[in-house]
Formats: sequence, C-alpha cells, structure tokens
Amino acid sequence: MSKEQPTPTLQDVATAAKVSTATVSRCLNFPDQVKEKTRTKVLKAIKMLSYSPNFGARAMASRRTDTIGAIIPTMGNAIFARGLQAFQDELHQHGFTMLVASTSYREDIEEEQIRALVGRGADALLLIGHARSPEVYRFLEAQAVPALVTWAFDASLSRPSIGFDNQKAMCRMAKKVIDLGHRNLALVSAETILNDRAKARQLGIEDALVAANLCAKTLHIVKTTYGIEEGATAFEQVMKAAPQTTAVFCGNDVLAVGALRKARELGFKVPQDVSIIGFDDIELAEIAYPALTTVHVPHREMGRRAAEALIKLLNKGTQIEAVELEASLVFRDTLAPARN
Amino acid sequence: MSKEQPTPTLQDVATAAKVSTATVSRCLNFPDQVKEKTRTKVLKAIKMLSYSPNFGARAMASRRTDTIGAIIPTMGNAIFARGLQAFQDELHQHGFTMLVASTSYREDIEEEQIRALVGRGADALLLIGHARSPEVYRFLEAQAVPALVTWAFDASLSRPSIGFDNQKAMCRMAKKVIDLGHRNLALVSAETILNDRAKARQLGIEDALVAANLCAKTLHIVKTTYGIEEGATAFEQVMKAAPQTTAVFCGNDVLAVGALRKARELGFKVPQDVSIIGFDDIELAEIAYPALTTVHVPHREMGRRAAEALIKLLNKGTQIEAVELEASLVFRDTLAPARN
DNA sequence: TAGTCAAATGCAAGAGCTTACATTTCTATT
DNA sequence: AATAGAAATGTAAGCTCTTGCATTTGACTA
Repeated sequence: MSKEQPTPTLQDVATAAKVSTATVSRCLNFPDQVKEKTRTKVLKAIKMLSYSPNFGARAMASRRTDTIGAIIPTMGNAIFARGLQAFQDELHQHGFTMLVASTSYREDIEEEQIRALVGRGADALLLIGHARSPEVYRFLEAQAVPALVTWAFDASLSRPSIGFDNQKAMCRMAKKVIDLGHRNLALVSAETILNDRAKARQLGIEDALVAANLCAKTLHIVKTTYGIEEGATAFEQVMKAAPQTTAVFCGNDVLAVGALRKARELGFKVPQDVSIIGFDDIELAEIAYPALTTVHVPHREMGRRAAEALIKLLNKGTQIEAVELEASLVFRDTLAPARN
Repeated sequence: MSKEQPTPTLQDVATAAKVSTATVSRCLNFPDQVKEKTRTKVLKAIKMLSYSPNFGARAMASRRTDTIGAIIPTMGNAIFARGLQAFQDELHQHGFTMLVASTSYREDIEEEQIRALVGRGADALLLIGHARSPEVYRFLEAQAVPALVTWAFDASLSRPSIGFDNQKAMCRMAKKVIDLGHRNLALVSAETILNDRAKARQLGIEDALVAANLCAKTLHIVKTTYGIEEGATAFEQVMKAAPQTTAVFCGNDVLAVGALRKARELGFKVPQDVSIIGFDDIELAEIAYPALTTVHVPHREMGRRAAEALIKLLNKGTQIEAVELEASLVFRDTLAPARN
C-alpha cells in the first residue's frame, strides 16, 4: 500500500520456493516437465507473492507472444463488433490473445497503430480492407509480421484476404433495385480514397447501372463520415440536390439508419416515397423502423475463419488461403418499387 | 520474403548510422537531446531498415509502458463502445495506448484478462463496476497497478470510481413510472451476482416502490443474459407469468429493444398496453420504434474523465478523485400512463 | 550393490532496449 | 590561443524472462 514494493519477479519466486529460475519458468510453461512436489511448492510461492510473469521479458526471451493484433476503423459502432468478437473467441480458444486498436478511419493513425501493435509483439495482424500505402506492407514484411485482410476480398491481389466481394454484393443489390423500376439512384458513401470497401460498393452500383444500359454518371453521390447524424444530414442533402431520387443506397447501416430517421422527419414515407438500402446487416438494421433492407455480411464466419487461418499459420506455418464468403441480400421493409 | 531475415534491432540502426545505440535511443525518446545532423542520419537509417522498437524490451528497460488496459464485459454491442472510444481518444492525445479485452460477463475470464493486461505491462487498468473478488484487488495491489472503476459510483467504497449512481438513477426513473400510475412493474435484468450495476438498478426500482408505500416484492424479476434475442424471450416470459404488468424495466437498452420487438410481435401496443423502459441510452434507443424511454448514461464524459484521471495519476502521481456524474432521464415514446 | 539411463533441476547466456555515468566535442569567453 | 563549461555522444550495466547444455537425482536392472 504504502511502501514502494517492487513487483515480484521470477527470481523472487525461485528464491521463495528454493529452486532455480529455470524451474519456475518450466513450471509455468511446461508443467509436466517438473515433479509434482516441486510444482506445488512453486505454485504456492507464486500465489503467495501474487506473481505474474512479465510479458515483455517473456516475449523477448521466447521470441513469440501468442498475440494477434486487430486494427479496425472504429469501435464507436457495431459494424466491426460482431466479427471481432468471433475473431477473439476463436483466438481465445487456442490460447491466443487479441489486441485491438482503432483508427477513426484515418490513415496516419492506422499506421501508428500498426507500428504500435507490431512493436508490442503481435505475431500477426488482422487488417480491414486492402487499401493502404505500400510502405506499410513493406514495413510488415521487414518485421516478418503476417497480415490478413478481411471485410474485403480481391482475388487479383497476391495478399490473401478472407472476406467477401463488396462490389459484387452491392451490384447484386443494385440490380434488384433497378429491377424494381428505380432510375434515379443516390449513394451516401464514406470517403473512398482510403476505404476500398466504400469504393467497391460504389463501383458495384455503377456496374449494375451499366448492366442495365443506364449511365453510371446518374448515380448521385454524397460523401460523408460514418455516423447516424451524418447519415441524416447526407440524406437531406441528397433530397435537396436531387429531389427526383427514389432510392438511396448507404455505404453502411449506420448511415442508412440516420437517413431513415431524417426521411421520417422530412415527411418522406419509406419505402413508398423513397427506398433506403443499407449495408452490413448489423443489429441496428433489424431494429430500425421500418426494418432496413440491407446486404448481409457474414461477420461471424469471417471473424472465425480469419482467426483459424492465422492460428494455423502461426502454429504450423500453413500458408493462408484466401476465402471468398458470400454476402447475401436481406430484403426487409425499406425497399419497394419506384414511385412514378 | 524468403530468407529468414531477423527483424532489425536498435543495434542494427546504430551500426547503419554509425552512432551508438544510446544515441539512437535518445533520437527516439528525446529528439532534442541530439544534434540535428545526427538525428537526420539516424532517422534515415531507421526508415531504411523499417525499424520499429521492440516494445517488450523498451518496457523492461524503462519500467513503464504508457499503456492502459480496459476490461469490458462485451464488445458485441454498443453499450461500452462510446465510452471506450472517448477513453481511447483522450489517452491517444496524451501519448498513451489503450488495450482492450472483453470478458463475456464471466468472472473467470475477467480475472484472466486482468492478469494478461497486467502482464503485458499495462500501467493502469480501467474496470467496469466494483464487484469482483478481493483476490483480484489484492493482485492489483501487489503488482502496483492502479485500477479505476467506471460505469458505477459508490461513495462508500475506498476504491475511487468515476461514474454515476445506478441505483439513484433507476430510482428516479421508477418514481416517474409509478407517478404515471403503474403498479405492476417487472424487470428484465442481467444476473446480479457479479454485476453490481444490474443489482443497483434493481435496488433502485425497489427503493422507488418502497418510497411510494408499495411492496418491493411486487417487482416481477426475470433474469437473463444480455442480447436482443434474450430481451425478447424474457419479455414474453414476463407477460406470461405476470400478465397484469403495465411497465417493463430492462437492465439495458439492448434488452429493451428486444422486449420492444417481441411486444410488437405479440400484439401489445407500446406504450398504450405496456410501457418499456431501457437503460444506457445507446444509439439503438433512439432508433428503436417507438423510440425508447431510457436512462441516459454520460458515456463520453465518463470515458474522457476516466482517461484524464488515469493520465494525471501516471504522469504526476495525482491521486484519483472519485467523480459522480449525473445520469439523466430521457423520455421518448415507450412510456405512458398505466392502462387501467 | 554398482551401474545405467531417463527425469528433474540448475547454470548462465542471451533477447533489445534505457539510462547513469564517463568521455568527447563544441562554443564562448578571456 | 587557451580553457571552462555546456552539449553531444558513447560505454556498459541492468530490466525479467527462456532455453541449450551441464549436472544431479533417483528408479531400475543385473
């Protein structure tokens, strides 16, 4: 409480148990290499001293940390929560620890966090999306830290990813929307420069437009940051700038829910006056009223598979195999045929 | 790519820049202690080698990590997300890193995570609620790791907390509900043994009941784990077991939203037939339809203040001062006078 | 009872960094 | 030009573990 007591070390335990530090270490790491009696003695000393191994020292000495870092854009909403939880659960079952860091969708912070996690000894990294400077990938390579990309899938890249094809999924959804007679489409999107998922989703809609012999340029795009409030504001902008719009795509469910609210406030009937389409299928989507039509992302499976792949790589050196998962369309109550 | 290249070390940088390791170290930690020219040289070498300091070694040598651990019950929903984001933002601004771990509301996992974070060199810990075994607190003390409790406030404890009084807040809400004529109250709660917030919320309702000269025993309680689905199921149970119920309190908004959905499915009009009250005021509450009446928790401020306090403690040794924040009542559309 | 061999334990060398202290290099003053 | 004193840099010890190798212990066999 008061005295400046240094935290106990392996040495202290060894002394207390009257054995060598090596034995204590083995007690902790390879319990069956030490005799029952000795083990009991050591464990008692450990408990008595409230000893806890110093991770840094251990990492340095053993050159592995059993830690995997995950770097996500934000913790502020549920978009990555479910996938991450699945990732963490799987890791935990295999004795790995997950470290999370968030970037607020900022490239500089992401780089900082990547360095922080690598410096902390992450044996591998989970990254969202492919888009980042080559320098980052070079760094990771120099540090020999494998990185796995999720929330995206791109077979054309050599870097393996476990995720789904954002462009294809959104394209499928957009085709449905066009089939329902919508011709004046709008998209509320995140900034696409550093967000390849957002970019891909936009391209998906444009693909569908082209496939239907419509001009891709007719897609009215408003860019904003992610957030309910932002979605609301963006929706208002859309309807002001392009009042003839009958279907508003949103880069994710959070934006969509904001748009939905604003639509109600503005007196638009959803989906009669205007359809609203989200992306992600997080809890919010189901709870929103009317329930949101959206693209379902296999969060859980993605997280679980990513963990599996990384664990295999770390434990047995099995190279990561890219996996394309299916994103499905979920039709709920915010999409209807175009008014005319 | 192929050759087993060891990751570069401080020594490598020193050699490349033709200076001593001490100079490189200072370059990184106290840039203005080294001459401009030297610094440039060193920085160049660092970049060339993609060098990144080894955290473990640094922590060990400097005996501090500038890392603060946060241990929350779950990342799976938004309850702790906003507060945590604020916490992290504040830390980041002061050069600290946050490490998060989640416990799935399980005591054994919490203990494990606490040890993991302490072992990883967390200089301090952020904990949710007071309830945990004395052994844990003893361990923290032995390791000289300060811990700050949030999401709760209890002046009677010596351990400082920065949060709000769950009991008082819920009591205020319950009084309002009783004032509206409700006499048959129910509560859908989390298990209260290891969750002092849940316990306090229950006590708050009972306090209000007593204050209104009603019997605390009339509160019909259903316990469940947290989740939308669980809330839905619990609501159904409540209405089956106690059909005369006119107001259902929920331990948090996630449960409440589930209850709300189930109410709709079951044909109950909310709030005409039954009122539903949440707790937390997370995004979901506002989005739910009808919008949820709930107790607003000052997530952001709590997170920010907690970070401030911890930083001050770590940087200047300023003892943490307990802070009681106000939780306010948010009346939206799920609470109405009791039917009779 | 001596001898063999596996099991258990100990010894000591690192792992990559920081920092107190020692040394060298400048700058400014006389 | 000589020199004090500050600024910059270097030297080396130490932070807490793990682990290869050496040594001891002990069970078992002959």
